[in-house]
Amino acid sequence: MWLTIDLRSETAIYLQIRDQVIQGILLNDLKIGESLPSVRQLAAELGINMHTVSKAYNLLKQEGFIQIHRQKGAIINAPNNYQASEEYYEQLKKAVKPLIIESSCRGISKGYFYKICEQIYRNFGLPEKGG
Amino acid sequence: MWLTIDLRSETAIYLQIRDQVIQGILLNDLKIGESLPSVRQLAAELGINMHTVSKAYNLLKQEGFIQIHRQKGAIINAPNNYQASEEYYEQLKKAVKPLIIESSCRGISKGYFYKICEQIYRNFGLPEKGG
DNA sequence: ATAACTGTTATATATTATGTATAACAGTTA
DNA sequence: TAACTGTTATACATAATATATAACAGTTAT
Repeated sequence: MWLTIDLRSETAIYLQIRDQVIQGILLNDLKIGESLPSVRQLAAELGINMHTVSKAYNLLKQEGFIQIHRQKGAIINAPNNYQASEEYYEQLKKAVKPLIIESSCRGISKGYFYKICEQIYRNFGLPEKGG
Repeated sequence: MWLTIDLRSETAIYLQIRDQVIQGILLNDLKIGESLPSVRQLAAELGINMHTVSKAYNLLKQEGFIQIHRQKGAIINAPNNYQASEEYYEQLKKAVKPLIIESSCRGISKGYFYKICEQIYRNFGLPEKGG
């Protein structure tokens, strides 16, 4: 199973699922049109409740990453359905800002912060140009 | 008052206070040895409960940013008390990673992500070199 | 000494988020 | 018809957050 959860994590289970599906899309482990396991099946495999999985799927649907059909299940959307919007830019900025502020306060320079980001990007082989 | 809170924000009030104190330290609005308002005073000014402020102060104390004395109040610590540790590096990485993954998935390139970071750094005039 | 502060501790309550447990419904497919 | 699907509903438990009072033990200034 490509999806794993940590019950002791501070991150809510449904958010762990969401994050890993997004990571799966990014790494092309989940391709456009591909189906996710059914809520009952994934819940059984992870040993958690059906509604927790359903909550994750509905969040992914709301964010444009997947579509949910009665019988076809949860299907990965094409990128144009979740392209970054102005709203997302602002959200991203608001999320990054406190991290930059605290790390700077703790003596981490901009250069070193970028080094940390580089390490993350390197782990995934993400695109360099454009934007 | 340099400190403001948003009651409708998804971020807990005590975390908003914490973040703004750290920002104040970074911008030198709060200097080493300077005192924060007493928990009762700040609570009254912000129109919130005393314990919420106390929770923020105790978190800041635990993280090394301030010291708390009975009568002298909450005093800003010297930077060596909150210098980035190995533990913090890992914590920072774990916080940045999902943001990079999702933004990449949404089509934001590494270069553009750095542009967003640059905007944040520019707003604060933070150090460029070292690390 | 008294009064006015301080941080701390304790207790109680309310709301929200999270997660689980069952059950039933409506639609699709084999 | 049987087995699956997502959805909806209800109920319950726990934890985090925030408030409301109250009291305690120190310090400081009058």
